[in-house]
This record gives sequence, structure tokens and C-alpha cells, in this order.
Amino acid sequence: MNNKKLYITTTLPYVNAEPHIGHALEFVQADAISRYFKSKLGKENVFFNVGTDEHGQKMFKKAQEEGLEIQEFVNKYAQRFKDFCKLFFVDYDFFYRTSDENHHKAAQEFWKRCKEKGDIYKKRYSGKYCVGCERYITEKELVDGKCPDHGTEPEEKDEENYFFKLTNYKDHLLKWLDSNPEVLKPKQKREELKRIIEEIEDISISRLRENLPWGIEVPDDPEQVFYVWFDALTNYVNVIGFGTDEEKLNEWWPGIQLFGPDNLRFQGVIWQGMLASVGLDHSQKLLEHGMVLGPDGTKMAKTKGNVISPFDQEEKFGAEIVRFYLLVGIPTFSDSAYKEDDLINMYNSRLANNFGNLLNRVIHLAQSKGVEINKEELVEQDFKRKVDSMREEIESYYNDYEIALAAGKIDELADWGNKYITEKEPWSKELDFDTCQNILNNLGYLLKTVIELYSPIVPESCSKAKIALERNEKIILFNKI
RNA sequence: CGCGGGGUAGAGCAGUGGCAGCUCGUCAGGCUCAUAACCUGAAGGUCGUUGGUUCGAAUCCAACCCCCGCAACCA
Repeated sequence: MNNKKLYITTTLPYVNAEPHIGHALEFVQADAISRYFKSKLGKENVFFNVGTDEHGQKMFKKAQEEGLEIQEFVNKYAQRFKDFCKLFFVDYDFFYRTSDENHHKAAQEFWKRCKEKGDIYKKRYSGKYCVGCERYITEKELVDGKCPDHGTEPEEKDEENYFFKLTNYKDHLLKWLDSNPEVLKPKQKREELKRIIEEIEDISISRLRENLPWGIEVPDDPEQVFYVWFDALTNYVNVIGFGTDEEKLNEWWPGIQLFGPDNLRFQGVIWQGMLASVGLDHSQKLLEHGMVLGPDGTKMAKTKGNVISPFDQEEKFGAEIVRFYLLVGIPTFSDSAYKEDDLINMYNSRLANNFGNLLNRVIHLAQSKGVEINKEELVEQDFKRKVDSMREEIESYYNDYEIALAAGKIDELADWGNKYITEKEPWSKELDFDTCQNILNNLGYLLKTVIELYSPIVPESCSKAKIALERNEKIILFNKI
């Protein structure tokens, strides 16, 4: 935490298909981090950006296949992502769309600045182009004349394009990574990133408009449009004022970026080179989440029939339970299988039996004993110190974006509450009123802490829990499944 | 020899040189305020294999075996 403002952004998903479980993971992780820091720093000091990447040849083709006007097509899918956010309680501050006019202007401004810096040049290029990858494939990469990633034959292309001199920044980027070893999480990925930087090449950043009518026009060259990645990446700073409001930009940038394993080269290298070109700081933090694997522990694929749909899961279990499992049940920064049995077990034992049940027993006892449980002055100092020191540990996990570990520690706190109540037996008829009142207020304080710290993960339930505790009303917070 | 990550209890994981741990599950007991919940205890591991370094290795080194990702809707 270097200053009071915090900016966090997901990558912009390509809108040529339905949101999948990987998007869900990234979005809810970013949302949990955003919610935590909003509670910590104040809502106005956190800015949480999500959005959709809507240009590119793939999009153009897909729209034609569906027989829709391209803008109509991207509108449809962008809306799907908005609905998806709403469904999973992803409370963004801005939904960025790259087909928006403001984005076009800002991306063009970005281009101009790179050009003024001397980092953009024009070069004739001929080679084999894979539409699936949106890039040229070298002869060496081809497998039986086909793209190794998409299994399709690349198109022969011979055109003049603009290139970005990423190689200018090779040494700079290596130095940056060396002197900021903590910038990338998890740290095991650092070597991989370093290798990618070492093998850096200049990248093609435009296409001929005649081949791709759907894109942003290159400044001073109406025959060319932006290469999709070059325009999409600029969103991260455009949304906070690049090219329009430098003061605002300085307030928020550098930010925290979340992305999936396949995106390391774009977020960690190309984008960082672009930032250097326009004279902006590098990202404050690069968080590479894991991959959600099928129940069998291998990558999801329709052909294998092990695909988990976030919409199906929501229908089956409800959004918060799916959120909980994505955030807590699978490790924050490594690949993990999505298993419904684990989801059920984990939800029942951790939320229903531990946290939910404790809340219920405390409120129930408070009611039957006629005790107020929100009197902080009645909380014993030793007890308070213990809870506060647990809170510190939990917050330090959150501050390090370790959501799953933070949740584990919150469970420990609730678990300790269950041991405490069993030991103190506040239901015993032998106890005098004051002692009972102290015990229950201790527990009330513990629960208040648990509720507050669990809010970023299960926001709706926690806001219900908070009200129940304040009003001393019994509630079954988490029904067992 | 393409690059990278991993192999620790039935499952999921933590553990960077000093008595192998946590959660879930299983079994036994206890409690009874509570959502058949909660508390206590027990069983369960040659830490992938082999060799090496060391007083001492899950941990360091070497070789090998296996799984996964990069990489086929995609993050």
C-alpha cells in the first residue's frame, strides 16, 4: 500500500463467446479485492474496472456467422458480460467497452505518443497469419502446415504494417523485473516472464483496413487499423484519464492487474513496453490467477465433456456459493480442479456449520437470556486483543491479495469462537447474568469481525448477517446443501 | 532433450536442513445453546523412484518415472 488510492482492473474478455468459469474466477477475485480495499480505504479511494474487448478479425467473422451487424453482435455479448457481473455480485465502478468512441480517441492518442517517441515504424511483412491467434506464425511453429494452437491453416499475407519497437525496451524491462521482484504474483512465474522478455521481438500493431474493416483507424493513415491487442491494452489507463485528464491519471496509476495464465506475455511484457514508451510507470502489481480445470483435473474442453458453466453452477447452488468456492475452495494463484463435491463439503463445513451456526447459537442465546450483544464496552480486553490480532493476520493476507488464505484464517477465528462458547457454556443456568452478558458480547465482537472480513467473499450473506446481529434476530444464514 | 508448474494420509493442500502438519472424510467418546450442529480423542504417510551431499533431507544436488499447463470453446 503505497498511497491512499487503489486502482484494480481485470483483463477485457474477448466477446466472441459466452462468459466461462475462468472469467468468473478473474472477475470475482478482482471484486473481492476491490471490496476489501473499499472497506479499508473508503469507497471513493478504490476504482474497479472491468470490460470487454470488441475488435479484431475473429469478432468480425463470428458476427458474419451469426448474421448480425458487428456492432449489434458485440452489444449482445457485452450485455451478457454485464448480466454475468450482476449475477455474481461483481460490483464494478466502470464497464469498459473498446467499441466506445472515447476508447478510439484515447487509443489513437496512445499511438501518437508512441510514434512521437520513435517507437512505431512501418515495415513490409509477408508470412502466414492465423486468424485464431490474431498473429503471424513462423514456419518453425507450424505443425503439418497448420497452426499448433488452432489446427487451422494460416492465411498467406503480404502487407505493409506498423510495428512497435518492443525490442527498445528489452533491457529496461529486465531491469524493471529484477528491481521489482514482487511485482508479479505468484513468484514461481517470474522466471517464465523473464524468459519471455529475453525473447522479445518487435510486434506488428496494425492491419490493412481492406482486410479488417472492424477496428480503430491509425492516426494519419486511414488505410490501416489497430491490431486488436494494441488498442485493447490501452484501456487500462484510458479509463482513468489517459489523454484526457492527466491529473486523474496520476492519482490512480499505477494499478493492479489481474489476468489468466495465457495472458502473461501481453500484460507482463507488451503492455509494460507500451507504458514505458509513453512514459508511464509500470503496473503496480500483476496478479496471475490459476486455471480452473475440469473435475478430472485436466483442462476443460467440450470434446472431453468436462466443461463447468458458471451459469449452470449458479442455477444449481446460487451465486454466492459459487463465488465462495472459486475464491476459497481453489488456490488463488495456482491451477485447480473444480469439483462439486468439494464445493458442497467446503460450503457446509466452513460457512454453514462453522460461521453460520456460531452466529445462530449466539443470537439464540442472547435472545433467550435477554442480553444485548452489541456493547463493545462489555468486551473483555484479553478477548478483544486475541480477535484483533487474528484480524491483523487476516488483513495482511488480504493486503497481499491472498484471498483463499485470508478465508482460511477467518474460518480459524470462527472455529475458535465455537471452542470458546463450548468451554464457557453461556447456556448454563449456573451462570450469573453479567458473566453471561460478557461472554455473549465477546462472541458478538468476534462475529462482527468475522462478518466484516468475510464480506468481500460472500457480500450478500454478510450484509444479512450484519443486520441480524445488530437487531438480535435469529437467522439461518447458510442453508446446508 | 521446446518452455514452465507439480507429485506429502481416502480427497484437497501447507510445509526451503532439526520429532511429518492443516481442512474435509472415517472411527470412538462428550456436550446439548445451535443448522443432525458443536467439543475432545483416535486410526490413517517407506513425503513419486533411485543414488548423492550432510551429524541430520519432504526440504539441497543428479538421474529417471508419472501428471498438468503453455496449446486445439477459452483465462
